[in-house]
Amino acid sequence: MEKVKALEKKKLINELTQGREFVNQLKNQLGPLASPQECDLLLGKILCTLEKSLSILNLKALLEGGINASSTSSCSSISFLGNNNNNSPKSEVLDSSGDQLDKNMVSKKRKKSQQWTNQISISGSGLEGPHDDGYNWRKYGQKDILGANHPRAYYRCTHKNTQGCLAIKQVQRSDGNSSILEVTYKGRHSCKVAQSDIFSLEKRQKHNKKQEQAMVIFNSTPNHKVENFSITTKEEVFTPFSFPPTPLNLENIEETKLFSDSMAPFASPITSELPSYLSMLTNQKEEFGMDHILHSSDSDLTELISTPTSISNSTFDGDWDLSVDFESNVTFDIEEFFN
DNA sequence: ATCATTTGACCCAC
DNA sequence: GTGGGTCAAATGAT
Repeated sequence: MEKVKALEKKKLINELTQGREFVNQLKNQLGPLASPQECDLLLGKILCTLEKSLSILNLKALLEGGINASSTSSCSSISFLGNNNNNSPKSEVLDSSGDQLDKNMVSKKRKKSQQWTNQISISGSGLEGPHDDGYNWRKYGQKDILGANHPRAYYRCTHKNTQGCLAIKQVQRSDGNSSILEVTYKGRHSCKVAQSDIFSLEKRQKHNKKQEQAMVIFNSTPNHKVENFSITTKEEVFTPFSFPPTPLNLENIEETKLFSDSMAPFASPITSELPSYLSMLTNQKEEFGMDHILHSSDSDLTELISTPTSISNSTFDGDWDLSVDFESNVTFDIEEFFN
């Protein structure tokens, strides 16, 4: 266990050091001759290192504190949650009755349901084909979209027929940057396979020669005010979160299982690596009336809330303490955290 | 044989 | 009427 701690600590310091380096590079880049692409790349790297650091901290807190993550460090990452860019007033939040209604409605036009969009930056050879987000998708359509340079592909969960999973996603290459995929998820996975798939992704990726370098970047709207993180700007928050291609590095298989078991009921396709954790936290926000944690619109957040079964099926005992409201200058004692 | 993808047609919200 | 979303037959891949 001591080796694990030391390893985590080393990784954390390494990530933070890298982040600092990237910030410095970005600082040098900024100016009249700044290259948007270069800045974008650096921003992605910075967010990636920050996320990695947070994932290490979050994981540790979960493992040591159980599901009752009272550690302030893990709470700080909650601020990233709910960055659902779909704040359209037309969007609807489905409750159980809404789902029933959806089933009864015979329409080729899908009822507007909860949705959220990720921007996935893909470098290297991973441009072709849909990115692997841990779920099994089946393509069922493709359309040329007016004004868009690239067609939009429509996917639905492979388990739609077998398990009635209604999750779908749309993938479209960004007009501005063709290396960015805009992935819009609609509906939630109700299939059991999906949850285990999330955590087997790491294994699959290890065997995948063409492992894609994907960063899932949460969109944020001007309405989203993410106050609880030090890099938050006063202005609109641009892509406040990203996920690295490297999954959580759990050296201990038991810890992996613990994490997986704890998180699985909350699985959500937001990202390939930490989706369940994020979704879980978001769940708790709604379930336990913690709207004050985030300063974003309800429509954005509630659309991320997973099904009622997420709670009922989980082993989670509901004893969360996420009510800590952080200021931007949160201090964190790494030494203490790892001791 | 089975499953996934492609693609034109259809449906419906706007 | 237009454009986006879905269906389903045809086709391809395994």
